Amino acid sequence: MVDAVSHNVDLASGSTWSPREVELLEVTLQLLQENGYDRLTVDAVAATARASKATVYRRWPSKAELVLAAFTEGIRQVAVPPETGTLRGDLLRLGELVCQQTAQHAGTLRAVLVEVSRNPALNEVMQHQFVDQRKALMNHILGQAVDRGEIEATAIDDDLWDVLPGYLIFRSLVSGRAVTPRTVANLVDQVILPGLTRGAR
Amino acid sequence: MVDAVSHNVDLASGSTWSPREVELLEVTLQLLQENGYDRLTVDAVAATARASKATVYRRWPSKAELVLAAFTEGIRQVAVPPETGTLRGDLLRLGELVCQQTAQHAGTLRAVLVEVSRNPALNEVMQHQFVDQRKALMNHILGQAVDRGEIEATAIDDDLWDVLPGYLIFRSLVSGRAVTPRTVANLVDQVILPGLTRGAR
Amino acid sequence: MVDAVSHNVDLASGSTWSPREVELLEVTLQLLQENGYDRLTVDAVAATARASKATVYRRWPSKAELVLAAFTEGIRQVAVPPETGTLRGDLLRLGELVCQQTAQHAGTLRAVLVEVSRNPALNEVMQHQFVDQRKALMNHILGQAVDRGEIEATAIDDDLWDVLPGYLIFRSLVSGRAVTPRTVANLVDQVILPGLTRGAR
Amino acid sequence: MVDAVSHNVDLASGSTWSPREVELLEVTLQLLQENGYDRLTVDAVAATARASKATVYRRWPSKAELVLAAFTEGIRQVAVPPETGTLRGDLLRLGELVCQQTAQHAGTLRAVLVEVSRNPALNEVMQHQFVDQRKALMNHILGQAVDRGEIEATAIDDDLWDVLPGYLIFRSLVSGRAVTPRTVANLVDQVILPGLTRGAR
DNA sequence: TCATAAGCGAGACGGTACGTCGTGTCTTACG
DNA sequence: CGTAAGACACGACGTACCGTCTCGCTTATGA
Repeated sequence: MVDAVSHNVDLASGSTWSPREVELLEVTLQLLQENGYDRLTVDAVAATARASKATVYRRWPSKAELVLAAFTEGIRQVAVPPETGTLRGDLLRLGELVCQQTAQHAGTLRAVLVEVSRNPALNEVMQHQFVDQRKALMNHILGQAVDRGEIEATAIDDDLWDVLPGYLIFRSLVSGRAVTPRTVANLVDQVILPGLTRGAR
Repeated sequence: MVDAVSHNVDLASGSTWSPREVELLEVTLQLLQENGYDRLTVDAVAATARASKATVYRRWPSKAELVLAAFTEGIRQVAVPPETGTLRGDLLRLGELVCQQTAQHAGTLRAVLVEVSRNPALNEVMQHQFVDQRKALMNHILGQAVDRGEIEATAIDDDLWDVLPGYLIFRSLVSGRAVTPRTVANLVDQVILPGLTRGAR
Repeated sequence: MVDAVSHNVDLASGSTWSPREVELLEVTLQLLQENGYDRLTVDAVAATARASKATVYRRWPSKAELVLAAFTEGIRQVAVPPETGTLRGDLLRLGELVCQQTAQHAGTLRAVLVEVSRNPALNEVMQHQFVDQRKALMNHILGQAVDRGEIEATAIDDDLWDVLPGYLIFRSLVSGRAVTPRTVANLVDQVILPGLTRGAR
Repeated sequence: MVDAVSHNVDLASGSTWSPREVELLEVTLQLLQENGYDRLTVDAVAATARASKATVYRRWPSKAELVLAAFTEGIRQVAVPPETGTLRGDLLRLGELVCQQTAQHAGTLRAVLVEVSRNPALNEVMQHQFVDQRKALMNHILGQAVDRGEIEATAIDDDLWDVLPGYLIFRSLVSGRAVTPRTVANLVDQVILPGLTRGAR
């Protein structure tokens, strides 16, 4: 059973960038969203930040890693648990959050994916930044639902916890079909909640 | 005079590649899977195929379109409906099929994903090759389940029909977590089937 | 005894640069004389010649070799034997020629010297372009003087043939003392000619 | 308070280097001879001397001046007159000395030559260290020869006094042809002495 | 039978981004 | 205060790739 209370989400920390580094990452993210991955040039990043290319390459050994760092930094929004009071409300809120983040960074994410599959270190970071954080969040939500008696603790599957965000990411990233709030609502009501409450049938 | 013989017309997809073109696409696909999109070079394709770059660019106006063509050529496959006799069996079979295909083309898929967001034509092809085909398959499976009385026709959602393949693809492609047969079974039993039969509760 | 007649000086040939290469070398030489060796950039050469850097580096593997090539190309003035009719006149003319060439390219020569001492291949070229040509010229001059009976054939030393140009080059290149026509005249009259005619004493 | 002891005043040249500075110059000279001018890096000098780059740049405002200082420090040497008793003996001894010195510092000399043309101060030092010293020596030798009646005083030319060392330096530094004792002997016997005694003909 | 063309290999080319490295300036922390 | 350590801006170097182009060589038809 998941301990929903003592779990320390601690999403805000995890990386320690110096002010200069944060500045570089912000510039990178900015240019990334304006131009896309391969029209972004490291020279442009350096020039915009009034930095030297050496300064950039001292921290991140390649353009791909720079972009990944900028991306994970940009994505790390303070993932405060929704706390709407109901499981359904929490899930809807979570779904909207995922959609918003994914839509915003879809191009970047796709670009980064290629590198991630090649570089185990990047994969590591990616997993930590993306997966683990979201899992903690989900556990928190489900744990509260268990506490409130909305679902049974046995309904929580350690393998399939990410169907909600995963499918939404698939929709934005792989399938070209846009996700609407209606889509999220249907997903929660027709798929996720039935799956979680199937034991109550 | 048109030579009706020397053109290998593939009626299933409508594409018409000459033997030389197929050869180039095969080389491209090979190198694509080995190196990924951006470590694949057109020079390497030409050199490996003992062709001139002009020969490549005469057919496909850019590296992206070359890769797209190679990819769509590579993943073209007939989707035979499972026909196991039960909805659960069909879904399990479908899930395994998706996993197998995705695993096989994971590198290529990731590589192509980058281009999908940039190239509307590629997106079009992607939808046709991957999505529509699968949707027809899914509709067939669900239609039979309705006929057998396993689920109600209203349970079929035109928007969320791809949760099963979509989540599995997410797992292989985006998340780094491998998919096991157990995962597929759990997904079908704990998420998909409860969603489809929720009205029968 | 040196054969002054059958010796084929052939100074105009010896290198076969394509028109494009000649163009690049001319631009290089131009910028070289304007800016000096290390304020010359390969980027500037390429840009000025409306060429790609790759085009430059395809022919010459480094900036140093490019500059050397440009230099030797620039220096290869049609070294037509003076033919003034007297040994003294020929030597004076030769001295003036050496002074003029050396003064014009002093900076470049010094820059190239550093590379030459490191790269045996460059040294080879340098020897051929500079030394061998001048030696042929000198042999031609001395051979005619022998034919005219001005000096004896035994006065020609195969090791010390380059005292005249060598000392003049030293003056321009190493010592900072400028060479005047008076210097050349004195050198010929007080050093070179006495050395060549010492046997007639 | 001025520390009059810790300054190692070299009265012969007027330079005043502290022990730490001498250490830096020695390292510089060492690396200069090993690598040549432009493969020598200030970073390497600092690192080898376990010093900071700031420490280097505090004393010498540029790499060129550092190298100049190291060079002049390295070649400073007392020029003892040969005193063999005959002009020919003195000249041979002088020639051998020049060859030995030049060979020893060939790399450094070539490296420094590049800077000489750019830096008037360096040129100044070069003249003083190399030329003037040698000129005094030559004057001494020739003066003694005049005293002994070997040559006439009018044979001494104020412009061409350095043909002997100049040509030898040319041979070592510019031309790639090595200088042998035989070369020196021939030079003295066939060129220098005939030039000096030409009036006696 | 020969010529005119069309496809092809080979690969040079302009352009442009990458990642590296060196200079000379500067800051920080130590002794 | 001088120093070691090293980050920093600037900018050149040399490499690699894309997409275009020209050059000959082969082949395949049309007079």
